[in-house]
Amino acid sequence: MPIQEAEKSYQSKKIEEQVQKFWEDRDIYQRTNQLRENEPKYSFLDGPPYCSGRIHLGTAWNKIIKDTHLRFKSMNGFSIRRQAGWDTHGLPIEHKVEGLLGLTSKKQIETEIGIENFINQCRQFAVENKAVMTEQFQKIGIWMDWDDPYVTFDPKYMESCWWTLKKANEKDLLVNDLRVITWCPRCETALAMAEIDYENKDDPSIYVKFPLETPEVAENGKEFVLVWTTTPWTLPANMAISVHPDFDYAYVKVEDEVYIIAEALVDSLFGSSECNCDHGDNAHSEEVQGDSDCCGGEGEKPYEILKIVKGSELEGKSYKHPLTDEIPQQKVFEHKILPGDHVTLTDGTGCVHTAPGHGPEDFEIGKEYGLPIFCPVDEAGLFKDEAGKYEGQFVKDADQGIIDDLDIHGLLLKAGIINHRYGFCWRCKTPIIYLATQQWFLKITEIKDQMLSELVKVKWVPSWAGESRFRNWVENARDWTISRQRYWGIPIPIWSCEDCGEITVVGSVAELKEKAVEDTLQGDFIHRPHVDDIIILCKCGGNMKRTPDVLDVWIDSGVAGWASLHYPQEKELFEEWFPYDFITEGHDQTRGWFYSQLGTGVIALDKTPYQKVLMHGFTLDEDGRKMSKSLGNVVEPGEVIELYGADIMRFYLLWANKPWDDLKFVWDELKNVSKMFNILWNVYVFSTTYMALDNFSPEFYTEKDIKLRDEDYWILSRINSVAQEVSESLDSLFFHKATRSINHFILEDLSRWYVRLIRGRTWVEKDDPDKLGAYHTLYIVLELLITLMAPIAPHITEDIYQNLVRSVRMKHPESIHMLEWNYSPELINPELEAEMDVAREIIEACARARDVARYKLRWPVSEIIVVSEDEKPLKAAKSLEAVLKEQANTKTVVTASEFPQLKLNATPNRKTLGPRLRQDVPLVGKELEKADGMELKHKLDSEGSITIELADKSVELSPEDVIFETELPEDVVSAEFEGGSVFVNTQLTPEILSESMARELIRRIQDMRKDMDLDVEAHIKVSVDCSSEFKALVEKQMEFVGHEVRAEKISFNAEEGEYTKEWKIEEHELTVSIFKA
RNA sequence: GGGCCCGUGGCUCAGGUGGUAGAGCGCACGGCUGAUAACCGUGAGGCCCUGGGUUCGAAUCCCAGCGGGCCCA
Repeated sequence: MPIQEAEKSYQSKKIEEQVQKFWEDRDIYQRTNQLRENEPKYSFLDGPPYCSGRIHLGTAWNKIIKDTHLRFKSMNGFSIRRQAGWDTHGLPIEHKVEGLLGLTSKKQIETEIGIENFINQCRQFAVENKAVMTEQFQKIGIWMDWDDPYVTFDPKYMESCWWTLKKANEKDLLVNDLRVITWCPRCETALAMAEIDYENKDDPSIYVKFPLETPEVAENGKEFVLVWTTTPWTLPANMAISVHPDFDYAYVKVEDEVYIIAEALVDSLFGSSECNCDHGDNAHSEEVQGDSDCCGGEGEKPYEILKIVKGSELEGKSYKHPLTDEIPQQKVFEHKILPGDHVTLTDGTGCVHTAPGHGPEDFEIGKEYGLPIFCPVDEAGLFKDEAGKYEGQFVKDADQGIIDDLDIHGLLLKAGIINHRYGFCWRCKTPIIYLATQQWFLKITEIKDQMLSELVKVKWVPSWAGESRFRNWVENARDWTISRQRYWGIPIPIWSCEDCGEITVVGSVAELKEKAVEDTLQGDFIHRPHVDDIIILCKCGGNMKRTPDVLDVWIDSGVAGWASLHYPQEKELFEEWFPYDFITEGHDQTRGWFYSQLGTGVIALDKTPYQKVLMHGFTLDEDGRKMSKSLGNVVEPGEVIELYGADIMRFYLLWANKPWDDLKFVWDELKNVSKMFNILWNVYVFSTTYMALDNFSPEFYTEKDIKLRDEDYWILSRINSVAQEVSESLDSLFFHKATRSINHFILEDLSRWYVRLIRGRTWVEKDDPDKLGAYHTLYIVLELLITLMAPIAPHITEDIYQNLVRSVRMKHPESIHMLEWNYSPELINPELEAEMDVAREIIEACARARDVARYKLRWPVSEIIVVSEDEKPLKAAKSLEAVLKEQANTKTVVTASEFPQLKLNATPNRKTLGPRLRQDVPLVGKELEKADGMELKHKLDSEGSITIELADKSVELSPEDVIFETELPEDVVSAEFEGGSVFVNTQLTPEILSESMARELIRRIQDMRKDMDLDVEAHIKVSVDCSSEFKALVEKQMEFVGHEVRAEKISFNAEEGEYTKEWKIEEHELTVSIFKA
């Protein structure tokens, strides 16, 4: 089947649907993979998106980056494993399902719905979302193993995860411990650092007076340690106050009370020392109002510093808990001031409220000094009975009551509101609280060094992503809380004995079956609640029961490297593909997947699972804001595809900026890309129009049959230069360089220049080597261009390939994506490329010069003269003379180091000659005017003087006596280009006028052909009714005109054809009529 | 408070290893057109965030600051 004429306009939607159907019908993806199955491997691991139900622009970008790079690698002959992954467990889905079921608390799951039912709903939800999202990804043309993805709820996958924990236990990295951790009271579960979002929030800001047991300086006994807190609800659990041993603390007397606070903070709390004023509310920076009017401040109270001591001197002093009336339990405890290096002077009072049950640092201090870990709050964030009066209240709701009680006791110095950053549960947005609970941990702190030494083995793009950003995160890593008190997750495979406390970590299903008391396990007994019922017999004879927690979902994806390969249950794939050559995710994964994989990798396998990482950016809206539902600025990939198509979206996302910078999604910029695709399509239409017409096939001729011109060699050089750059860029993940190079080539080189240059050649009717040369070149260039673009825009390139290549090159592979990545560096000719650049500049300069003279481009000129002192432009002009002649529309091209026809006019320098010659000056002037300026100048230059003969005397003139002015000959206009000037001779000879008129006529006839919507190749007859002068002007050009407009006959009469139109060319009026031949 | 990134014409962005500031879009005017709802030319529009330093020379390298983003405390 020969090449078909392409559709006139680029219809992305239709093409993309067709192409995707073609891929599917013929299993192109699978067969492309098979084609390279025995080639070297390039292994890739997909970071699993969460099954939230809908992909967003960022996820689309992420997959497009992956797809483009992997298609490129595949074309380069690598065998690629591109299994898609899905993250399915965890709170987000639990929340969605809770919402669907109308549940508002965790308890209801167990009491009303039942865990099994709940889990099934979660699974179903994940499965449905996975299907929807798969379809969305496929629509963008992402090639992955969609039929065989890894899914974190797959029992085989979960097994690998269990194995990882068993390894952790073998290395003593798995511990159960009472620690203070971040906790979501809504979800009633522990949260890892990675699961906390930070946002601004209003909280109380209060200064509390803690009375000293034995006052030192205040005779009335009113002596207090002043403490600042933003969490009044933690005060019931206060067990100590920390002060920095090295700081200075002041005893500040205000009215009849004495407060102990850090000296450095006295000013900020009580006002500047100069005026000794108390400034009421402007206690700390976040809320400070202007305080220039110092002594006018409200509540001003003079204060006096009685004495200053080191923090260390305060250590061991006892104080009374301020809420002993409300919390009887607090009467039992002793309260002392303790030293703490964590105390800072940035805000507060330098005396830090310490509640070991509610703060990680407080907890450490508590352990160090043997304080009871008093935590009167339960998992739902409600005060327990130990909290006395506050029992049953939700902690955050108790804040005001506690503040009021403090006030009643006279222990509240002041209370305000602070707006500060605070942590929220990443999914339900509930403010987190700190609680002391018993949890399972991975002791990351013990393997941190190993993680750091593995990290440097990874190639990071950009380098700072790993070397700075990720390194910094790992260096600050803490132990990882991996237990979650939830349902939809991988159950923690830890069984502990009710009698002796012995634990067993189960590493596989087989192991569980073997150890389980029950021996009829079937179905999905790995998930809750079934797994909860399995009992293992302990060595001591007791029953071991599973710890009821599930795992942090970050473990799920963290083990993807081997769990997706079902290692160690299955070994073959693992040995083939692990570790991975390449992964790429957004920069949020610094704390997420990059980290979880490195941690679990070191634990399970003593190494990093990935070798090269591209950390890409986020997609932001037009104003650079994060896309979020609440801002209503979310752009859906589906929306973009609907308007522009997947290929344009893909190209745009890889073009807009560097992949590691955040990407502002600007609709207007899509138009740019869309324009480029249109132009590419137009070039394709142009090519196929003529190729189809002439039944062109690249298989039907040999090198001897074609003739290549300079511009052909030039565009072949250019496309191969582009190929080189695209190859390097797609390999090194600098996608923007590839897309920009392609964009420039299509617009500048191919469409705006090359097609313009060969237009005349395609118009030739007979089959000559020159035309074939143009077809051949155009063909080769397009063929290579679509190959280069295939990884980026897989649909349009496939569509073009099928018609342009596959239809005539029978031995070529069935799909463009099966092609080998190949180009011809030997065709790159930098010199020729540079020369063409010069030629283009000269031609543009000609256009400028003509513009100045108001001389139309359509009218030919007799000559242009390219002038430069530099050899290069002249050489370029000479070697590309044919291009210049055609494009500058000139009969001849002359090159010179200076303009030969430049007239030099000599005039006397009146300043030097006036005093000397007086009235003879005009006479000298006349003589100079008569003489040839050029000659005079040469003589002056060579001999140093000239002699002018006047009627009665001779006058000798020195160079400074003569002023030379240059003058262009009439009809010559000039313009400069970089490296020289060009002079255009616009003299109208009869021949030129005749040709000009003919061209004017041609254009009008062409215009009419277009009006009539004639086929390009249609032949016509023309009748021209005009004056005899005009006829005389154009008559000799009739062969030329006839050829250009495909007219079989042109007659000068008033015959009425199918289409008649009146025209005015210059001053000539005429009527043109056209007949279809 | 710490880490990282970004800060170039109205807008979106290029400008590895230092050498006289670029593109596209937009705007104004003029031109061209049988592939091109295209294109070409001209013009207006830049203390390349600020201040120091290194250098013969800094948008580029170093330091400090300011503004924005992300991550953390």
